[in-house]
Amino acid sequence: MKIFATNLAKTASSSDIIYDALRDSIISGQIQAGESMRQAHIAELFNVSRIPVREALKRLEAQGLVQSLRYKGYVVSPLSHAEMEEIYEIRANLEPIVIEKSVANMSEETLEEAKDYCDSFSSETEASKWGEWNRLFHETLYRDAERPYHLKLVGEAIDRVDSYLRAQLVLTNGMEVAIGEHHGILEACLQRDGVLAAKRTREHILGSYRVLIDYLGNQSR
Amino acid sequence: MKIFATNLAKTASSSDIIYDALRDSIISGQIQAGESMRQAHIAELFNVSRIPVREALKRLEAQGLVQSLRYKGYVVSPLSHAEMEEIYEIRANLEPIVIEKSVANMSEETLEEAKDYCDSFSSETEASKWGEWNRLFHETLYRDAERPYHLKLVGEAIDRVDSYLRAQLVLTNGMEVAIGEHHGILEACLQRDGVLAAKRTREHILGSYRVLIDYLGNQSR
DNA sequence: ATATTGAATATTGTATACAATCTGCATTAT
DNA sequence: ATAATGCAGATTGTATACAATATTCAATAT
Repeated sequence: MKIFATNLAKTASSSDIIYDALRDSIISGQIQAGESMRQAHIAELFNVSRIPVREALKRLEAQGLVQSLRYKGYVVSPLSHAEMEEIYEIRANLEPIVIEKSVANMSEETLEEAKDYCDSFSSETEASKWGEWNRLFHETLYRDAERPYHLKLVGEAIDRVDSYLRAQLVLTNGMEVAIGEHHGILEACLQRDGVLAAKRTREHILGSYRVLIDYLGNQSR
Repeated sequence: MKIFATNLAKTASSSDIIYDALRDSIISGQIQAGESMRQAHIAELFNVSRIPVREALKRLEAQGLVQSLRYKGYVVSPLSHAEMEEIYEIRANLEPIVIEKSVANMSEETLEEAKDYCDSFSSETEASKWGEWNRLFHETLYRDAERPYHLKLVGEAIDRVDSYLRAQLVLTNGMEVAIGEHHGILEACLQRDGVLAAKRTREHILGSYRVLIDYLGNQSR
């Protein structure tokens, strides 16, 4: 007997759903750094008790996206310049490794999809969507790396800066440059040149960081 | 008026205490990979309800030390060879950066303390304590790095392998080598040569990985 | 004897209730 | 008027109770 069955056990728990939603809200900038998140309020939004809300918050805390003070509550973590520098340094060290491994066994479908996201990013006029296309482009290029631990760390590092960046729409300055760099990375992947893709990825990350620092410098004046 | 007061607000919550205890039990190998952790049992051990236990488990899950299956419970995460390789690769990339920064502003006290831990490790005869001395030695050398995000990632990566290694007492083979390498790293720090310390740290990590792979290869025969 | 079914038990997930702590405002004292 | 005090409400932390799901094992059917 053959039955096409979906794995019912995979239906998410309330806690999982709330975790995803809160994470989304934070990295998209809808909840900004410093904002406090009252448990009863969140529970009400989802029509659940505070228990699953608290469990979601504990996971976000472990990831560093929120901070808790006993009996005072949870707030979205602020992001210092020092920590931002650390994160870009880590990304610049880990992501080239990931893309090099990924290129080694990158499928045609992955390349196609990455090309689509690259184009979407290039032609997107609405600034609020740049972050999402950008992220999808890079995530796709890393997909075939078979380096889950690297991807977990990189993903969390990106979450951390996204929580700050998306709200600021920082990319405006560097858009033309970023588009060019994306095409360069994609080109290297199409040529199956992992080393070149790695090199360009590193430069892309360090370049983004410079743009960001420049932006923040002008901002504070 | 001056009063010497400790910050009472910092007393840990039940959830925090249980998180620490469970993490300790896992990385020391007292709870091994695959073992299931029943919430009611843990709650009973600490004389609390299951609520703070669950919150501690959620944090451990976010860190990757345990895995949960809905309605089936939590088990200590197994560690595949592939993931172990990833973790050593990450450590080999991040820890040299950390120690180089640390050496740049390393205090005399730190050097003294590191020297003590180095000696303790060298002269320890009880294999069960090697892991702890080893960890304290390296943690001390990283202390002055002012790179909290790097240290968080490195710490979690080490937690992950410790959960597997300490139970196995793998280091036996490489003890003499490890002692030599520790002295080499310490020496570089004493000379305030961050670049050399970084180089030796990287070699130390890659060397440990080779010893481990060798051990696991013999093991499976 | 083996496989299947279903009820009893165990375990996890969540809601509700209560305790501990914080916060803000009104009251009082100076 | 200003600062200190204390009470009321709000918010978090945890215990208890119940619901949802899994597991075990005895009873039954083949």
